[in-house]
Amino acid sequence: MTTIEQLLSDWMRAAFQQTLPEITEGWGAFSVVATTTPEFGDYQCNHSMGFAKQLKKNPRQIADAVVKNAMPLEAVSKLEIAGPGFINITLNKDWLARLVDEVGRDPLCGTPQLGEGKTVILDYSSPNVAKPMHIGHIRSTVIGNALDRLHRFLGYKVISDNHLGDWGTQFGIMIMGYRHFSDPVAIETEPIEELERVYVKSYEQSKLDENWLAQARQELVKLQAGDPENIRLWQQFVALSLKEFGRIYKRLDVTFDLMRGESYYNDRLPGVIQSLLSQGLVRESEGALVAFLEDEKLPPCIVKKTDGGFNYATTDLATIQSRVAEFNPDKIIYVTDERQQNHFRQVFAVARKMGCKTHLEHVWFGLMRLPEGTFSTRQGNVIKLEKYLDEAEARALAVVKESSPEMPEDRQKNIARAAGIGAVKYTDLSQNPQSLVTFTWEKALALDGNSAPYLQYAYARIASVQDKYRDLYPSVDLNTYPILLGEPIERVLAIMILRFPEAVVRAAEVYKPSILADYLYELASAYSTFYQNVPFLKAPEGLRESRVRLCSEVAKLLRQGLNLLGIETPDRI
RNA sequence: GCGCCUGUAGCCUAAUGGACAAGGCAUCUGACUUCGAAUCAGAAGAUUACAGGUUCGACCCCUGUCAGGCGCGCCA
Repeated sequence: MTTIEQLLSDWMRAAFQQTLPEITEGWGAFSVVATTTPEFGDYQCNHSMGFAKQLKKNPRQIADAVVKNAMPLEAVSKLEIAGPGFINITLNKDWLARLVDEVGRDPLCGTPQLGEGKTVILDYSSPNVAKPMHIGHIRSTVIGNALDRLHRFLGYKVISDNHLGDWGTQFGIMIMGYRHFSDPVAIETEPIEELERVYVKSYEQSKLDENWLAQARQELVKLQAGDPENIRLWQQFVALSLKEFGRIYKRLDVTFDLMRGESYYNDRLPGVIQSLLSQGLVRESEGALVAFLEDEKLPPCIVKKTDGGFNYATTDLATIQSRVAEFNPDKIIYVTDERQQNHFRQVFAVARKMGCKTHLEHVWFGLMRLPEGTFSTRQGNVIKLEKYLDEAEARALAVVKESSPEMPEDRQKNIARAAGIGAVKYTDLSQNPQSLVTFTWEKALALDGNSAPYLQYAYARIASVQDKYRDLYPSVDLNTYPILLGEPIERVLAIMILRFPEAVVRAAEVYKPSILADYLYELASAYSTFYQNVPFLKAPEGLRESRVRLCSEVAKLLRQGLNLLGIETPDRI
């Protein structure tokens, strides 16, 4: 199926091309967009003015000719010229109704399978081993997961990979700390907290004590050389961390195809250096091996340290190499915070010089701050992810108990979980990831207005309407009744229903789940107006069935859309 | 100092170069004996940081200024 936007664009483009044969290029950018206000119809085309300038002609005359040249189209009931030369398009009501009917029967809700035959690797979340996940990890996890789901829905083959920070210099200090400070009881009861405590203590020790630091380096060298005892410890750290992370991912309903940490690529690092050397892409500088990227206006990229060790640029290059060799992806998408922009530009530039043709994309998001400053471990104001989720559920539970006191407690808790976790996710998904974010509990856990519970509430009300209808008319086949769009709000709702594919496609194309979230909010908003202002169960036969069918379609889209954002849709809330 | 990013009502956020800048929170008015009020209908609130420029048309593009965030050779 094609989207309305696509259909109208193709149609208008043909009329323009016939009218203006002297224009031979630039047709790719030609488009038709939704109008800003209903008085201008449903969609508008604004290209007359642009072409008029180019050809030094009168824009209204061009629009006039285009309208005359346009082939009759069933979908369009009215074509008007307004202002300096806007072409306003009003859609045909019966055609809309038929399309709503058709979309309703499509399991994909009219979404084109743009990703058919294409493979995408999505690299997101990527917490560090032996450290607890904190509030800073949620954006990569939640945004990455939404992009994952969106791409799958568009037909891409997606390989999601959690690129854990499980290798690196911190493990020398970690091992020293574990040997000297760890409490066996605490390791059983709160493993990650204990590992963190031990790490911090050892790190502080290394600042004070040269000897300690030297020993830590020794332990690191032994680990990297494959010393069995240190390997065993390291594996223990990784296992404890994975268990803890797994618990959080389960709460967030996030799964990965692969969990390959940095250590996975260890064996490939010398090979990367070899090919960089043989391709003449690096040279020695101040004792290190460096790729200079002056042409790209980027700082130099170190791939081998003075002490002979490798760093994260090396690992990332090896990771690209490995992923390309194994999966031959069309695209690799990384979701991290803004601080890594330069790093990825460097790595991508070097990878391209090495001959990598795969499209590499860094999707970055702004750091979260507190009103009084940044989160920092030193100030001890970092919010642990589990605490954050607990708080979200607790606040939601208070609301559920208030609004549904008669409900059994385990049910209240289930709803609070869906609403609380949904609210947390929606907060990060509903805004442009690239804006600065100031964290407040009030905003992060909002349960009204533009929030996940608002959408879940709309969904639950529809579910309830459907149940009641089935109770009243158990043997009626709704699909034998046509969709009727008599009321203005029904028309609005129909167009909203048909816009779902555009929202999904754009959200994936520009890596902004917020576009889908915005759309869903508008859809739910239109539905709430509909719900509150026209009767459906009490409407006469025919109208009643049409309206219940519209309800079902909205329900389907809300469920599907929220699922793409990783948000649950309980039948009651 | 250099580079990247951000600046939209009291607060939080929308707006592929198009018509009058769109919502939410908070505030104020109304609507539950009615299909679920975590809702709906309405009011009020804006010199889109500032100054220039390009354009028929600028929150959006260009230049400069101010404010904030982040990054700037061996941490990831």
